Amino acid sequence: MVTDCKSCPLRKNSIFQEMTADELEKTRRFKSGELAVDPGTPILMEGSNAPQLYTALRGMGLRYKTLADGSRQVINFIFPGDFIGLQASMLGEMGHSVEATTHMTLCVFDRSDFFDFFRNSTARAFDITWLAATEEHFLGDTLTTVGQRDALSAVSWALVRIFQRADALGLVQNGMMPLPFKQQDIADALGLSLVHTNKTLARLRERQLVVWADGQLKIHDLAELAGVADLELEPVKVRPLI
Amino acid sequence: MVTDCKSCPLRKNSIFQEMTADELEKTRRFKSGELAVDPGTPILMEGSNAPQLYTALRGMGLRYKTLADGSRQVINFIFPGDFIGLQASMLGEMGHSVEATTHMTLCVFDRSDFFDFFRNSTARAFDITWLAATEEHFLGDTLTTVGQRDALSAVSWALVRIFQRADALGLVQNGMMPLPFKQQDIADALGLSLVHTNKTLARLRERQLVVWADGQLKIHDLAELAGVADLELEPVKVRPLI
DNA sequence: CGGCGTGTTGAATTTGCTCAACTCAGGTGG
DNA sequence: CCACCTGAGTTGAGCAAATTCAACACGCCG
Repeated sequence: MVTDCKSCPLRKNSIFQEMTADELEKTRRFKSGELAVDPGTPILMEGSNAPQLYTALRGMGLRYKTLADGSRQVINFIFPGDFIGLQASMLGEMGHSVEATTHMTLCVFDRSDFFDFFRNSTARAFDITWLAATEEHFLGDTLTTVGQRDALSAVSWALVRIFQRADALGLVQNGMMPLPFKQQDIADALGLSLVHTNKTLARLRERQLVVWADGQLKIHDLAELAGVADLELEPVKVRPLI
Repeated sequence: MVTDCKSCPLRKNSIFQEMTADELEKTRRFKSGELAVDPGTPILMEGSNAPQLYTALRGMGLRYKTLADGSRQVINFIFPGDFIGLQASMLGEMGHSVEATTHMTLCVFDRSDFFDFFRNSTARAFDITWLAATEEHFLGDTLTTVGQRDALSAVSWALVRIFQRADALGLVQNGMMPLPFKQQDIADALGLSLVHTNKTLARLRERQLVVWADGQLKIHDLAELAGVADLELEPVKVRPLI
């Protein structure tokens, strides 16, 4: 029941870069299997030197870091197509943990093959670097949000970003998307308390900008919400898929 | 007066990875010149698609992002050896601006040569990815600080991190290092107001942990300060130099 | 039915922000 | 030589945003 890269359902999506037959074949050989996990399953642990890398094929998850006092910072949300575990492969240890929020299916790659994969195709090596640079870019944005925006802007920013990612993946239907995360997750992503996040969501709801209930997020006016977030909407970029 | 990579003063420092003769030669060819800038000079602009990349050879600077309302988030401080402009090369635009704080000397590379450089040496390609992954790692840490730590911990964290970087570069003498930044820079890095940052620094001074005056930072007890920051001290890693 | 997880809301508290004033050093120009 | 300005740092007072504490609603599941 393992998905062959040749018939990978993600690759069909136009937000993912075209691959040459050769690249596809190399990626196919790199893939060592598949992993299906239940909600709540830890996939990688902060500080661990994991022997495997993953690409999210289905489902959603979170990257997060925990402090000694127990507080948690959500670094990013994981969507299908995301590459997981690069830090462990490059640096020998993960800077954050990764956990499944929904049921997930992951393509599995062996770290022992990683260097060969990287070396054997300049294009794929470039893609990996591209992904790292993109993540760095995004984290700079997030940092700016957490550091500078007030709660209303920050929550708006997060919802717009999430919505855009989902939209690019075709997860939005009738202006609605599935959002399996908890309010606590958003709170931890933005450095806000749960209560304040809840009240901020209520304000956005009162303003008729956003409804998020029963695991479904509906944004009435994306442009206006982006305005609240002081965020300019940009077209989604084509990105590589490993 | 351009420094030849062969006699690069940074490379002598043991925190930088050894290079093979071949790698060194390729890097030497990649380098197209040198740039000397005065304090306050903008080096790269957010959103720009710069034709050049740099490595900081001497001096210090800042990476930062500005929001429409004028608020500024400092993303990171730039020290000698830092690679600047990777995002523009990989993604076509910088996610943040870069500015010199002190007088700086930068090694200049042409973006048009970047892909060749990347392709012609797997080791160097790997190094570039390593740097991107390291930056991502660090930004996750920073995000956690800004999102979760209170002002006292956050300021302690920042000073410890800065001090460690400087120490690795041999900039610490008698427990003191030059710190050319303003309190406003630290404030913007941590998402705190200038006034509150100032008062927090005063608290650390009263506790006899840190003295920062006249552009010199002195940390009396690094371990204790790291304790306030809820940060575990780790040995500095050897890193590549481009 | 009771317990748990999640979401919601009000009240009290606190952390950090804004405003404002003042010091001090360095530079400039009459 | 002194008056004046500017930038950086410092400090107090009052205020606002966000936190903590607390209680309750609701659906789900054992």
